[in-house]
Amino acid sequence: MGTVALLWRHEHPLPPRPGRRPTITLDAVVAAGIHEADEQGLHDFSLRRVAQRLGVGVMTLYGHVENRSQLVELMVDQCRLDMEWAPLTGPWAARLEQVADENLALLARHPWLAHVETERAVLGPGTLTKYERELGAVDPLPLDDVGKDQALALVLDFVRSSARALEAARAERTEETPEQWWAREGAELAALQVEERFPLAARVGQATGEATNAAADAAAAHVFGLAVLLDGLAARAGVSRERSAPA
Amino acid sequence: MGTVALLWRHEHPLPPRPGRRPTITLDAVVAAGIHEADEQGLHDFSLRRVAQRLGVGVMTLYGHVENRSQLVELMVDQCRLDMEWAPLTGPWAARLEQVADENLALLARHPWLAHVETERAVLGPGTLTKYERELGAVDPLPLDDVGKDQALALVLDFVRSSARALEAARAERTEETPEQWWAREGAELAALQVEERFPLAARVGQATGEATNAAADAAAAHVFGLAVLLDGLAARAGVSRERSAPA
DNA sequence: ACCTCTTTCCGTACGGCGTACGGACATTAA
DNA sequence: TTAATGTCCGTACGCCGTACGGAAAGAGGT
Repeated sequence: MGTVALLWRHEHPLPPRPGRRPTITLDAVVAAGIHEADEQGLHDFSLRRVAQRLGVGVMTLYGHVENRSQLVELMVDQCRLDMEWAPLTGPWAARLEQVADENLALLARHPWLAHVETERAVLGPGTLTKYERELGAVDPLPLDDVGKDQALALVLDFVRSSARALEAARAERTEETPEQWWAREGAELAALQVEERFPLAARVGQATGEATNAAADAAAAHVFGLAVLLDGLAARAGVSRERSAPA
Repeated sequence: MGTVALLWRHEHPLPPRPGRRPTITLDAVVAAGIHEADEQGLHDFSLRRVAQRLGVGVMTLYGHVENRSQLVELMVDQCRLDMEWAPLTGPWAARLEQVADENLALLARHPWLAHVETERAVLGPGTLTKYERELGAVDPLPLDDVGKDQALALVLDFVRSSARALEAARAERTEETPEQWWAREGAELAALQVEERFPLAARVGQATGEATNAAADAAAAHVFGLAVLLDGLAARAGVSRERSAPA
């Protein structure tokens, strides 16, 4: 079955057919895949593990899904379908902030989403619903349709980067502290007179490294970047950040 | 050998030692790796292929490099070391534009760089030189050191997203035209009355899809996004985009 | 010249991956 | 009961990264 047909499988539930009855549903495969990716990350995500989690053989999955990457696409759309939304309210900037927050929360819940490579659009119900909703945040801006799409993509790409930085900061704490890393590799670096040869880098690197909490830094960078983006959109669109959106 | 020692290997060339003479150098391994990744992409990049390109056995590589990911880190730093730089001139915004252009060119030459996952800083000579230079673009901004780092990271992350979009648009043309895709999957989508259920998405999606050239769209999005970022930085830093930088 | 020590090269092997093939099996329609 | 149909999944192939250990090659001492 084509990917589109599988994405929209709930639109046309197929009538019972002759032959052996399936022991697992595609929904169960997708759900197991999401759990597996949440726990193991996309790098260690494998069909064998998903099958094991479901208690079936690996090749059983191929009766429900064409291949690994199609399963990932289905997982992506499902995650978007499962988002919980409060209605967008307030001026456009507040709406865009809300959209950014929702996406950051989504990527915190499913960090692997920020690492999915298949940029080819996944035209499923979750993705379309999400896109429709988020266009509502940029719709008040006096931009043409292409510009609205670009403005939204700008914010979403930024959130993606933020999420990756936050995840990296989180992982850094669990697997190796900066002190351990420095004890291992830093001594050799110090012998290279970095301060003299790269004065700006040394100064700024020290400033960013001084804050004890890497995760807090990444969060601050997110707040800063989002403010810059909203200011920039306001300036470029020639509109105030506070102007409330039309109904 | 630790990664830092290998990154800075040209600082301390080691004296000749007894024993069999190496048939290949680490520089050759890194260069072969870069060529391989340029041609095959990071997904199909494998140590076996690199070894084949060099005419040696796979395990020979392990005499020069600890593992695959370390080789990728060395490749990343080498690419940054090989960048060609014209001096940064003009006001800060022009400098940042120049930095963005350089990075976009780098990622066009080596598309796999935009897909390297190891976000942990690669503290090699290429990375440090690049960081030092690029901080020179944001240095005139009235931000503290952490703010300068964040502003630079904001621009670089944006360029990374742009590069990925441009690469995807380029790949789309070589492997499958939108018409072919639509013929295969679009018919089913059309049957779902998307226009009525997702009016904004349908309208904007059609607008963005109408421009015949996907690559041109991605390029336009890059120009738009960079302008928004620079406007935003100017507004947030409370400074004009045209103010020239101090010497 | 020969032996020994050091270092590099790399064949073999292991466990894991995605997935093609085809037989075993369960279920329904005839 | 039989035939048809769809599902489950064991086996196998060719990839991958990489651990191990022996073969090969050069340098220094005798």
